Amino acid sequence: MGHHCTVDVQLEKLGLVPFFRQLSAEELQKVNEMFRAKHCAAGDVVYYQDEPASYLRVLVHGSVKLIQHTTEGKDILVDMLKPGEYFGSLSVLGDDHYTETAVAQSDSCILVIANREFRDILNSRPAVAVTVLDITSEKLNKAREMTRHFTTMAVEKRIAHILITLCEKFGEESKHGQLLQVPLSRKDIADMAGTSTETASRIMSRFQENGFITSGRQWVAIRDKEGLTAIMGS
Amino acid sequence: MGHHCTVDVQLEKLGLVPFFRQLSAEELQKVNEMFRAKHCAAGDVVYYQDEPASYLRVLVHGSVKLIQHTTEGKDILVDMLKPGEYFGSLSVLGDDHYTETAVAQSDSCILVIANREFRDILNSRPAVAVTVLDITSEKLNKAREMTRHFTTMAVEKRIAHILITLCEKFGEESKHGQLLQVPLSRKDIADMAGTSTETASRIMSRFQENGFITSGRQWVAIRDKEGLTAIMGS
DNA sequence: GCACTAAAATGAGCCGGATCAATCAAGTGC
DNA sequence: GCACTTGATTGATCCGGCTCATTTTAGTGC
Repeated sequence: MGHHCTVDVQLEKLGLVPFFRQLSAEELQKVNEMFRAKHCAAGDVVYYQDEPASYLRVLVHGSVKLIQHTTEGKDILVDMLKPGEYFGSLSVLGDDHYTETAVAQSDSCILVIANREFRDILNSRPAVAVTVLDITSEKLNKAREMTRHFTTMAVEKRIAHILITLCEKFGEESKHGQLLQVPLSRKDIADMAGTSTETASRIMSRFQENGFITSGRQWVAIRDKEGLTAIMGS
Repeated sequence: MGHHCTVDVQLEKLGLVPFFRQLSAEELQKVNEMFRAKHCAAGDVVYYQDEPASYLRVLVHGSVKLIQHTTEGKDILVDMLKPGEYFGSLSVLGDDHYTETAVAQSDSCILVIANREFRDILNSRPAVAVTVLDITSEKLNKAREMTRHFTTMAVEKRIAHILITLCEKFGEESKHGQLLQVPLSRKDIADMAGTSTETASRIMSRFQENGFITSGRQWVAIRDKEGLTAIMGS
């Protein structure tokens, strides 16, 4: 089945979405009515890569990962989303297809809107459009940074970097240190770093020996962020 | 020094920029007055990575490459621009810095606007904002595709892909085949593919032997695009 | 608590591509 | 036309990380 959240919670969460935060209560209400809520269980596929793309989505609860499949059979984990982030398709052009597969990583609640309707929102509310643009250019910068890291840094450094980034986004204090609030396997890490599961595993073991992290099946906690940062510059 | 173009040419070119194409003649005139023209000679640096970023630019004539420098001393060629494309900073936040260095690859004419002013344009003209958003999400998709290629494909395939992409963007018919209308060294190719100059050179030689390309100092022409496409799926 | 399943760890061998080093060739300035 | 500079080529060596194969371990269902 999956997670369920009430209409009230939806409205509240929608108000927290960066590009809707600036809207007045009544405007938010109007926008909210244009969305349709969908609940997903962990592991559910929200949409598949190459499928015709005509919906934009906003994650309200849970976590979603974006994966690109390659002809070689390798997967790339492009992004991991937390509540408040948008995904899916922005474009209104007919022949647009999803460039990645979206999978719910844990039970999630997702708001869906036809991108034609979303366009209407953007066209009538410039401030929203500009904010969406900001977020998108930010993501563009991140994506380019990622390319840079892939091509210049050794796998160990890439993984250190990934852990730090995840820690900033998903970390929450626990007895083990900053526990990442998201299921995270060795394969996930490998797909993010563009390496093999084995290599990811080896490096994670090394990090654990050095006391940088504590980790188990599908979970990771960062103990010593400075240690990881140090790895990156050496 | 560098290239010079008249105010009339500027206005005309500005009208060709995708996100201004929809403006009326008088609006375009108004927008044009907000820009300041700058001329660059081949090799000139337009701005440096990490410099505080407060200007948005539109390339009117020539070509510009965007390069990210890394701590390891390696460079990544992130994008190559042709007239009509924007670059620089979109953000209005104070602590924003350029994420890459922009270098004129040939004599160029560039229109410059303070991004605060550009924001005003966006805020008052939603259609422009939405178009800029479209272009930016397109670039985001491209950037992610690039990441995918870097991590999954062997160097040979990456270079084949890069040549095909460049051919579509810069190729013009000539006696040698599709001649790329942009200076392009082995190092440029290597920086785009995330490999060493030596490896890039070796692969380019192989392509030349196979009759896929013809190439000399700083120039490349594609003879057999299908051949290159075939390389990619094998 | 025990069996079962899927994730994680570990080992050994191999190869693509980086690096270092030297040579070659195409323009450029005089 | 000749020396010079800089891009391009080619060769030899070495190593990080991939692959294949095996073992270990943490959770799950009963």
